[in-house]
Amino acid sequence: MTEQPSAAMNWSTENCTISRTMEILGDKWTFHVLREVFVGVRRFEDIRSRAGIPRQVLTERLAALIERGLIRRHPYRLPGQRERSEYRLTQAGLDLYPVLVAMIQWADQYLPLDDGPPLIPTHRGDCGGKVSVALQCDGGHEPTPREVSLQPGPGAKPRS
Amino acid sequence: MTEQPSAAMNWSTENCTISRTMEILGDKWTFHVLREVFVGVRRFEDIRSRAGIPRQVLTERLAALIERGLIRRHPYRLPGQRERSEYRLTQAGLDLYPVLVAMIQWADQYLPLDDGPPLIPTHRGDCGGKVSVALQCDGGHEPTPREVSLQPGPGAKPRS
DNA sequence: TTGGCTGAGTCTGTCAAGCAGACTTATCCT
DNA sequence: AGGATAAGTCTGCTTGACAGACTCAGCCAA
Repeated sequence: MTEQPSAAMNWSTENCTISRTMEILGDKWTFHVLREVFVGVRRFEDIRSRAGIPRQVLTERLAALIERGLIRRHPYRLPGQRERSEYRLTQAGLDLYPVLVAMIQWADQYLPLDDGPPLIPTHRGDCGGKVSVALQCDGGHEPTPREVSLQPGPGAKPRS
Repeated sequence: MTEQPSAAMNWSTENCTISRTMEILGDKWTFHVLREVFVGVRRFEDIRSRAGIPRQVLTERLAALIERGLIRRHPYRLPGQRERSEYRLTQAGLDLYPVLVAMIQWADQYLPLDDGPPLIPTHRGDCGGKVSVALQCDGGHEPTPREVSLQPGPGAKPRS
């Protein structure tokens, strides 16, 4: 079967949504840091020792995440110690939950462990149900991946 | 407000779902490559020139994605040329659509462009509706991010 | 049959980033 | 005064990214 070249070839990638997201999330460590904050580990030393990140890299990543508005510094003080900082999700950071849950869901299907999943997204409180993500469309359907295509929108630029 | 240390500190990260996913997706270029394949750009030169990836890096990433089972090689032949390879998503690759859509959705909210989104996930065929992802739980709710927590599952290992 | 074109790579040298481990700083407690 | 600790900074080594040149195989036109 011979394929014709994709229509996407006519569109520029310079302002691509994925590129701009990868500027923030596209490296080995950033998502590890976010995972720690998502599970409630908020202090520099705790994040570093659990995630196994080199200190320098953690310093740099935390600064970048703060600058991008995904986390913020929050002072805390343990009894009998001086004030220190911990790191918490902002609303923008919290709104990455669907990305995180989608990744966990994918990995639980395609990279399963013998013992079952180590991490389960759960609805807090009385419900306690397992949380997942699903594709849905304006028309009220739940399309499968094969039924979805990526179309150029108003911000798409023609290719030079 | 003083916080007690998170319960997550008791659990190991050695087999963490996010870590294992980041082994595959956690770098600057892999998701760019996947984006190209998702939008229908499947040939080495096309991917390279659109995504701006160094050739060597693209070679290495394609090989890794094939080995991980996210894409596969598919021979093609243009009229009057010899046979070459193009790269297509496997089912595992296609099932990353929720992750991709979740990222696009997040970026459209928090990194918007003046002109509007450049890339719109769309339900193919008659419907043509815009596709999004939503959190949902076993109990039939649609929890907000703040209502979700990550709990240790059966595969979680206590920390050494 | 020779020479040129093209897609899909490989090779080479340079430079930035990641990394481990030691060192620093500020504040608290005893 | 001395010791403990969280959160870094500093140093030198190694790995990976990168640009640009080169290779290779099959096809075409002359």
